[in-house]
Amino acid sequence: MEWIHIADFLKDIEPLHQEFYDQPTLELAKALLGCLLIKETKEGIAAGYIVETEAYIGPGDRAAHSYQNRRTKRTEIMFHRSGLAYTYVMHTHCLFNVVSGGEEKPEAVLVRALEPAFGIELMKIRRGIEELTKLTNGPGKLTKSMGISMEDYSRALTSPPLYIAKGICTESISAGKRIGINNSGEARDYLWRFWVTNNKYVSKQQKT
DNA sequence: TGATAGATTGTCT
DNA sequence: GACAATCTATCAG
Repeated sequence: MEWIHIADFLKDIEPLHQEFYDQPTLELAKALLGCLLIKETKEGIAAGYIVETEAYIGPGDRAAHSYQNRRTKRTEIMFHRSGLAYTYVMHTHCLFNVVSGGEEKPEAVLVRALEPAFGIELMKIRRGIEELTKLTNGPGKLTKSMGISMEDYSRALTSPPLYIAKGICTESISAGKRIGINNSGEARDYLWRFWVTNNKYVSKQQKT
């Protein structure tokens, strides 16, 4: 049944090209809102519209893993070309980022929330819950729903099984302080978090 | 509905 | 051995 819908769904889907990822990180963070994030696995396809992102600009951003160009096994991928996937394990969860900035510029955009678009049944099974709004409204939740893991580390986002495609137009974008970073000095107050205004799938906090 | 504490695993000092 | 770009359960109101 659903495979018919899959063909129909993918008919007009084209992965975004390299040029898309070459724009400045803050621009990319906003441009990603409304885009479709798609993951193909043996179990099926899951997709969601990106509704919340955060920018991390390495060298001068104390909240970023790559602050002051700190280059380790974990942050290595941030020094590579833009358009790659940077997955990172936090406690028991996995977080998904898009590398940006280009070679030797350790910048990235964290995807914080999605609006479920396709493969919703699969997402519900993977999360073990029914409520749509709780399926992907958080960085750790969306990776579980989509089936994204450390196996996707360093994967290019320009082709299957994991890629991003042009989605819908977003009417309004809001900006605010990033979440979950504490003693980061000045960086704590940067308005580097972006979300689709009034979208109910955005992770908690904030209204306007 | 809102705030708080605990879980739990990889990475770095 | 300490800490982290989080989630969830639980308790208070």
